[in-house]
Amino acid sequence: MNESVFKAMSDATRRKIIELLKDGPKSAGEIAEHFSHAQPTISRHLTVLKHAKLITDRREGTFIIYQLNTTVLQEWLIWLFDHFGGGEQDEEK
Amino acid sequence: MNESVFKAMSDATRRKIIELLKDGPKSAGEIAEHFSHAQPTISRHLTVLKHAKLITDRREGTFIIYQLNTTVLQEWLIWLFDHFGGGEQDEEK
DNA sequence: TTACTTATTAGCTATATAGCTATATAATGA
DNA sequence: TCATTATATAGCTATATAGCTAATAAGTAA
Repeated sequence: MNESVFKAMSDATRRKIIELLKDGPKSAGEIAEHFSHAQPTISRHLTVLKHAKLITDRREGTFIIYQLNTTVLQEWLIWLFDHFGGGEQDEEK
Repeated sequence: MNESVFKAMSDATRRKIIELLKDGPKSAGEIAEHFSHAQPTISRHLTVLKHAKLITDRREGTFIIYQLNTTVLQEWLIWLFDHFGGGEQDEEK
């Protein structure tokens, strides 16, 4: 599994961006409105998510629209379950 | 969800420690043997995992035995699925 | 071209993290 | 008590990260 996905998902602001994009694509400005951070700060978070391939972007006029890459997100979840899920082991209390 | 769990799981060395402990409790030394890092480096990773409550420790003589806290790990996985799983949305290609 | 809007990039600061070596602590056993 | 073993902590360096403001880029429209 790509380390960059773990690093991207380890930040609360970026996780909230992912949750916002679950409701559909949004422009960088729309995303930034949900936070109290400066807009360039959110832009850099978007870059981190993009490098992890968790989101894609496309330009629409002056807007840049970000969209969730559900495939990468779900492959990450599956990887996590494969490696860390269902690991009950004998309780030898 | 506790931010410290995300931070703890975002490091490849710590994830490998978690995987090792899925096979059962191990001493700090046994764990360190699986890595090429210095022993204090692994000790610090164990501290990070302990603070996230992903592992517990108990002393047995001169050894300190670490054990996976499967509850915290599984609650994390469930939280992830609740927030990020099953998020298919209309493809408007 | 100029002005306006949207967003990114540059450059900075402060803090966190991962690695190391050296030292300290804690238990055991002579 | 002293030595040994197992492990943690202290103190350091180098790098990464998150935040900011200021500047740049790219599209639209007059």
